[in-house]
Amino acid sequence: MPELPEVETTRRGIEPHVCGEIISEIIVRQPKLRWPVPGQLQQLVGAEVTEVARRGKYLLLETISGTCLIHLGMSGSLRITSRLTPPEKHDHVDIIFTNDVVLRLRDPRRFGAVLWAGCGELHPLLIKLGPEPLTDEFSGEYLFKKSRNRRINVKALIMDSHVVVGVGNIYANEALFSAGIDPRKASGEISAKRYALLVTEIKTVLQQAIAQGGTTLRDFVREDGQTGYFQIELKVYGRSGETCVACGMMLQQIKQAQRSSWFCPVCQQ
DNA sequence: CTTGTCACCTGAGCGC
DNA sequence: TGCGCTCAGGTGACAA
Repeated sequence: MPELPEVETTRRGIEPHVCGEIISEIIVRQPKLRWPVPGQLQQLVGAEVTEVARRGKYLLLETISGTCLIHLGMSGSLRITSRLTPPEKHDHVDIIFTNDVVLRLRDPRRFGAVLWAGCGELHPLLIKLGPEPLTDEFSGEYLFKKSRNRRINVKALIMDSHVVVGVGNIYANEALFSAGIDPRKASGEISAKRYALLVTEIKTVLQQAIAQGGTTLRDFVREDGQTGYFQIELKVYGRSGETCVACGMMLQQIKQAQRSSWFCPVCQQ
């Protein structure tokens, strides 16, 4: 999916087009997303979007009639278009506004979701989420405490949304490289000092990616339909067969929980 | 409670 | 050209 920087870039992109606008129609062409698109979504028709928020990788369109949650999954993208533009193959949901602006969700793999929560209610999926990575709550001390008496590897720990939200496979790999930590290391055996560094690196890499407009992904599509391109120099992610930028050693690729990990066996211990 | 595995889906790229 | 295989940015639901 879009990782957190891409979701935040999308949020900033759609916000000026939909905030303050009134929803006139919601068209669901394909309700079979990660979860069925709920009928309650239609309660939002006639309501004004008062805020476009984000929690982890969930985008939240707030209205007085409830909240529309949008998750982009692995392959989702949102774009701002008009009613005159016909939907294409994987354009599953349109949220149409009274000014004829259309917020259109495209998601080939359908791992994304469009959900609804009542006004003032927190959707069940959001209740148990960990802190946002770019807040003070997510600190070295916090992560150290969370890791005590745990045996799972450190990469799985930082990718666990109940520990911290928004750290996907790309940035988990990159942050662990920058912090010099072996992704296979048991999380319970890492010192507080090293966690402080890891948290700093997670924040840095996410902030940099957001500042660059979330163009980490080759096929990231902005809300205006413009495609992104690599601006961020990834040091380990996807670099199979390449050498470490720091020491020249061959990078290693392994599988952890069915996800690829890349790391330098010398720089990361 | 923790940990690891599976499932959900389409499309791109590769070797043959 | 086509087939079969692997891989891909996520994450909740399970079983052990």
